[in-house]
Amino acid sequence: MKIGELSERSGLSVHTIRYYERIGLLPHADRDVSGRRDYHPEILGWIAFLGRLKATDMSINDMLKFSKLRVNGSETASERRAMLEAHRDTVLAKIALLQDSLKAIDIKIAAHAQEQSEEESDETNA
Amino acid sequence: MKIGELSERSGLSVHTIRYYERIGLLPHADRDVSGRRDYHPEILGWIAFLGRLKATDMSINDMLKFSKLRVNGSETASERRAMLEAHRDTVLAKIALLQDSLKAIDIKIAAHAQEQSEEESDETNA
DNA sequence: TCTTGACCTAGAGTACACTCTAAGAAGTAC
DNA sequence: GTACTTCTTAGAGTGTACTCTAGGTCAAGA
Repeated sequence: MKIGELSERSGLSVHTIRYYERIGLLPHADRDVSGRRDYHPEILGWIAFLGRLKATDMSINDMLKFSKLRVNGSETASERRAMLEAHRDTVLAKIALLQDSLKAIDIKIAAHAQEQSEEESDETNA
Repeated sequence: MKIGELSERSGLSVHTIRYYERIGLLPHADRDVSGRRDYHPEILGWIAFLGRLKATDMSINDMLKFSKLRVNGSETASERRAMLEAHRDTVLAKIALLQDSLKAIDIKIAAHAQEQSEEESDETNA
């Protein structure tokens, strides 16, 4: 698969795929005779997993750490697991913060609703 | 209250407070005789609310839109309410995405756990 | 054969949200 | 009165994560 097709299938732009390779987030792709990147379909699984990490706001730097551990094979399994578990805690904390902040915003929305219904009754009374 | 005290009580750095004022996120502060910013305590409520918006990943630009509407008084109440309601939907969608992505990550963690327990039993068998 | 489009590299540019620096003025503690 | 701290401004610098440009190569279809 060429980079254009990988871009379409992964949702990453061609620029981003090359950028990820440059910084080490994606492995150096095999090249065809004319020097173009030629991908095995299995890269899609890895990109999808990176997408999950990104969706949960993991930084590029941490994704980089993780993918370097992955390259170093099975002896890094426990370290990777620890990273993921720590990340899970971070995400759970973020979810809690979002829910908590949302409550405060909802109170503000309710206050606006109150204001508006008062204005309406003012109009009725006028 | 001087900027240093506001910084301590709000959790924003002095730099950030001046930056927020410069871009219009905080109102221009009153000055004392020697030209220094002098704040009314009520600014703390507004900063706290901005903090809620920030905690829910609202961009500075959107916070700016909101605070400009707020400055324009009660006639913008319905617009502000609409903004907050749209934002709430965004946040709920983000929470859902985080929870969904976390599931995928948990599956990965479980896979690592599986790997490790197999290694342990390999050791036991060796 | 010619042209079109996908690909290549190195490096520059962008957007966001701060964060800091330099140089100086003014209030406070001893 | 002198040292210390806090404050002032304008503007430069930082980190993150892309995103794009310039200038070029190469393969396949009309």
